[in-house]
Amino acid sequence: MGRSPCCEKAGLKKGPWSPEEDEKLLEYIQQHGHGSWRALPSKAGLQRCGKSCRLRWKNYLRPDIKRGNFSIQEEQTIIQLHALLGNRWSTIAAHLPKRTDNEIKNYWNTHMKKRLSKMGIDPTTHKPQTHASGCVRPKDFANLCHMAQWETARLEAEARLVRESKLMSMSNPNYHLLNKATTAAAAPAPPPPPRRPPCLDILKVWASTNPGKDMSNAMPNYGILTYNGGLQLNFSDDNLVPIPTVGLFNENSSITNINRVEVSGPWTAGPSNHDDDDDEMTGIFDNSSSMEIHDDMQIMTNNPLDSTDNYYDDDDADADADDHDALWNVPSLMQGFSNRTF
DNA sequence: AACTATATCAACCGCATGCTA
DNA sequence: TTAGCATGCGGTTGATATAGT
Repeated sequence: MGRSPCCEKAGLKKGPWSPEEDEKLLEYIQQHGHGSWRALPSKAGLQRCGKSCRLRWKNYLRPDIKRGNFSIQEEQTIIQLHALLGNRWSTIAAHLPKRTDNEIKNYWNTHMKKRLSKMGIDPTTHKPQTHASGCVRPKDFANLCHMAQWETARLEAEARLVRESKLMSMSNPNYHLLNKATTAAAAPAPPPPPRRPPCLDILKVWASTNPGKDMSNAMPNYGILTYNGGLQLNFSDDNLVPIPTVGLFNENSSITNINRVEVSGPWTAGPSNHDDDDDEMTGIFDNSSSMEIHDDMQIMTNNPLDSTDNYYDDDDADADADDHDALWNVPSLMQGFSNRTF
């Protein structure tokens, strides 16, 4: 493999960064901003190419980087966005504050891909691997493609906004200062944070086939939520989907689980029993079903805190339902979605 | 303890894209 | 319109850590 043009000059170091190099880079950017990456190494006294410096800064030294394990919310966001966008890591990263595209990509390749595979979900297509037919009805497929296109376009527009606002912020060298406290007095007021694009919350709606269960194991059947008077979740899965749990993240990113929403379209409710043939499954959505949450609708639900109660634990759904004493009013759930434009 | 296999993730590479003269 | 340059992106590599035998 040929060397990168930027490393063709003799004497340019490659490989892992030493603490001394990190310190030099950090100090330079703190004082001057990065400016031209190509010019930076010589100015900062580094024997590295600009590309390497940029990468080191972007993926490791930047002060606004969150490290460590990914939260359940982050994982779910990644799965949803990957289902919509594929391997567009930078776009996905734009929706995960403080995470880098490289980190997300690594996490996907090392953790999430395997986990999805283990669960029988193809990590590329996000569809069950074992399903025999794998066919989608043309009409539904067209609808889903259409929705996915819109959603993708919207996500990319949002990502662009985030990038642009970052760019504006970074044109001020003080943006990079690690210790904000020491510079707060001298630095001009930072530009206001970018207005959060409307309807981002919509993306955080997910559906799980494990109602009431620990959501860390809940692999969603990915739906695309659209606004059509009420909220409507259209499943993009060509397979039959068990009665879903709908989750709404509130402003604090906590999870609300709802079972039993109103369903239109082909729908069969019944005991959970199925053999290897998906056609025998009952209590299902199929991909031409839709689920609507109306302003005036009340939703019976499991107590979200009761993770032992599972609609599918036995075959007596009605008896199980009697155990549920929580009643959720949709308007309160809808609050987070009000005044949003689509 | 020594060796091997596997997992992890920082860093590299080549190509794509956007900008400017 | 085009060429050259800077930067960004996604795929891949390879060093290191950890687990298993």
